Amino acid sequence: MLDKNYNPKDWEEKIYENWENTGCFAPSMDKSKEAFSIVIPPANVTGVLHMGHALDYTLQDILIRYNRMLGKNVLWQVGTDHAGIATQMVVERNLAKQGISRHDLGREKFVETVWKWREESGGTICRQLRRLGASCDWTRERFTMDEGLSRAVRKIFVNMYKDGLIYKAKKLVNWDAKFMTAVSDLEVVQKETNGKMYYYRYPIEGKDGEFVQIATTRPETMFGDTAVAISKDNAKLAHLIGKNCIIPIINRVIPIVADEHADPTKGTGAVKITPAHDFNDFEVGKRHNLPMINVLNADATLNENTPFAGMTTMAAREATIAKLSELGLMDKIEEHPMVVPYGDRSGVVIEPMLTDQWFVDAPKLAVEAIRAVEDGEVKFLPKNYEKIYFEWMRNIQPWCISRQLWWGHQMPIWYGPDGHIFCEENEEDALSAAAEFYGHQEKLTRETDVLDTWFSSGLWAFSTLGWPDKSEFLDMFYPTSVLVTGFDIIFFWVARMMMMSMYMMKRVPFNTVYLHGLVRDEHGHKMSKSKGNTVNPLDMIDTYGADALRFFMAAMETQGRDINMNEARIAGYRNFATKLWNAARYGEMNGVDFGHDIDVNTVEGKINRWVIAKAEKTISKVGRDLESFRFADAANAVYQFAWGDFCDWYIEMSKPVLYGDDEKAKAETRGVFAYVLRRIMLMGHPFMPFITTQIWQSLQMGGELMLQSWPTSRKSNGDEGKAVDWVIEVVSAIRSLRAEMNLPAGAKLKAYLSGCSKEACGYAKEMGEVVCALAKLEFLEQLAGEAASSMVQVGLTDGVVLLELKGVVDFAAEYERLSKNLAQLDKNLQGYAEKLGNAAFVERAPQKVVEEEKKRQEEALAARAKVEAALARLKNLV
RNA sequence: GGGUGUGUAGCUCAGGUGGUUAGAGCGCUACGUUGACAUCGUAGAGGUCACAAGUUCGAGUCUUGUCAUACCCACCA
Repeated sequence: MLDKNYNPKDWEEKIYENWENTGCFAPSMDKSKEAFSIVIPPANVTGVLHMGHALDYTLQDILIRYNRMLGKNVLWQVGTDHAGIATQMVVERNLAKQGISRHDLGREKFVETVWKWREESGGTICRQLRRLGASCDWTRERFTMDEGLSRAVRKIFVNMYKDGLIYKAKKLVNWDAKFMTAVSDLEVVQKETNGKMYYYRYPIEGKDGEFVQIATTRPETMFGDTAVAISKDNAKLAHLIGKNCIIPIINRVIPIVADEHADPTKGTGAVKITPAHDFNDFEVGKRHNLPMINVLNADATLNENTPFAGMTTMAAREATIAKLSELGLMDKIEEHPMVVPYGDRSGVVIEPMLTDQWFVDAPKLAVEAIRAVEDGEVKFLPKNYEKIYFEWMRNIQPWCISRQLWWGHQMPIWYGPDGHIFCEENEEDALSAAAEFYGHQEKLTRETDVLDTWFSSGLWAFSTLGWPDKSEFLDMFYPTSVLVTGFDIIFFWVARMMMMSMYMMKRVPFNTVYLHGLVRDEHGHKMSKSKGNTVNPLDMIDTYGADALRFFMAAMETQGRDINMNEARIAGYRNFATKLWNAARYGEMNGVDFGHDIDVNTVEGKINRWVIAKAEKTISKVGRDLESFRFADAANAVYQFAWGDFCDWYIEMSKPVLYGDDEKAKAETRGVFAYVLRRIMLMGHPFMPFITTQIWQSLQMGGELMLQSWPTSRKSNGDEGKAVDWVIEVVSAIRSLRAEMNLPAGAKLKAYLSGCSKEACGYAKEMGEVVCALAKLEFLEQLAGEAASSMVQVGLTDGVVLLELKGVVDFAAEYERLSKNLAQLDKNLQGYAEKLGNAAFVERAPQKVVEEEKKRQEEALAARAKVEAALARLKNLV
């Protein structure tokens, strides 16, 4: 016997363990079946499950479970990402607590420490993923730093290097002074800040008392200036071009050059050029062959090229201003709102810094990545993200992939004593390449830089499947079917996967990419720790169960839009789970045998046929919706059918039968009950895997639910159960009236129906008996057509609700309504006729539009015929 | 500056190709412990679908514009 309430906590863990231990998550590897695969967006090993994960993984699990039930050979490839900066930061922070820095340990020991940390703490997110019910194949769990995946990284790196797609260059890059590494453009966030604009003067060389006034937000970089630029179209200042000026304080002479970068309308029209610390200035410097002077240390303090060596930029700024004032060169300081770049992980100001770094020739890789999407080899959902993808890809810059970190894939690069570069997959190969190159054995030193984390993530779709080795999994599951991820990492990950896959595999990594939105707080604000508005999905699971959280995610997921957190709604879906539980209990208490399916073709009862037809309809809708990623529609269809149709109506209507003594009817109803509940479990399973499994097992429905076949829906004969729909309307009308008239619940109810009358009291009986009486009437079938429901009226006499179909009913009003309807249709038809009779329209409009118009005309004609028929029937009744 | 969304009930949101009376959950009001379920049931109140013009027989839905709001990209000496 089922308990009175379903308590998720009692079951979820056991259910999951059972799935995992019995190998339910593994692909069937049945070659005769269609393959379906998803690679999970690898979570950071440092990660803990947040709402974004809960959404992402729920959607994937729904697709995975659905497709598994369709009988496909399904793989959900799971794994985690080594997350270079994030992980190094966490481990360094732990070490700091013991007063140790990574430099105390040295590189080798430090990396060992990270691995150890990963063994002990890196599995958190995977355990949490299990709590969500994710049915991924844990036996194939991968980590981006695994030997196999590392080999994939080295191989593709070497290939790209030898193809000239990876190169080393001294370029201006975004420098993170906290981690002392370069970062890519994507890892920089721009923040609006209140800065100041400083106006001061550089003396012109050899002209006492002549100056050029410049304006800058960063005076401390002036020691790296190697020119001042002025536009040659600047009438006021052009005369200075070609002269030299003097950087005060250090008294270095620099030229004044003509460059269009100096916009006469901005600042003073003269701009100081610091090529080593500004992206625009860097370009100007290249154009004019200017020297590039670095004035910063790796930690963003000023270096010995300045008079303020060792000072932070802020301190140096103050010192510079003070000195300039002292020299009488300072003119004014204005408030100036400006945008300053910050590191997304470190939170410190990013400095453009001139360093040797490694780059991927992204513009070249983008070509194929763009083409594949243009040609429809990858479909974006929602489609408008394609535009964003194209926009970014077409303006892509070289990708800086080197990081001056210790945790990550060390680049497979070795240097000879003369600095010659050997790029090979391992040291042995590098040594032999060097021996060949030099003609003798040489000692090599390995590049210390590691790769951007996203480099290895970019290979995820094929590296996890076994590439570069020959692999059955690769053959079977690549390209993967769907990628489900947040739109916020479209550039970080989706785009990189596209580029890497098109380069190495010559094929797309996935056929469809479904992009969902962010999970926000209940008012639509972004969740953040600092705002304190985060919601922990594990708390939600503890309180309401994983099924409730999952159902919420599914039911809110519409076309990739952001989802607002709504705890009341999660509670509502917990209630839904309870509802299902109790429906099952009801069946159990009424002698339903869930072990066997009834042959639905033998079912005769109208109500039974009605509920079967509704179930079939729902199943095909849920299937259709999931095929097209309409998660909310699918979830709501299940909810509506299970609660609205099955619990509210079918169970109520079944009571008079199951409590009665017609054994034949009882047997049929029990059979149908089992049949329909079984289908609710099947179609509900992708959304609520735990409770459906628990019910399935408790009621001994046979086998493991998650491995059952998705039900095939039977063809409906069109009007099955329409009579019952009509009955529902009648009963609703009765209830409405009774409430309006303030009749007590026990009030007697008389149903007069074409001479047939029944008395009933109590809510279940009322409905059941009315229904039974109605269902017997032959002509209901006929009346249940389009205009029938409004032919019923409910009246009140002497405290007794009267349901009348004939007699007092105002058929005249109905007749009038339909007449109006007919008139409207005639008007519409006239409109169509006019349009189609318009030669200009027919000739000029596209064929499709004309045909649509014709189709509408036909539809209107058909509708008119129906209304006319209904009017004819009414005429007899009036 | 360029781009992409959003604006529908008190709140959070649905409303694939225009089509009878615009829906859900929560909240609210009234009634109800009936042999699945009070994590429940029944009934009800609540909407000029941001605004304006247009297309159409017909607009929440299509077009244009306005306002509000969110986000993305770029730039800002």
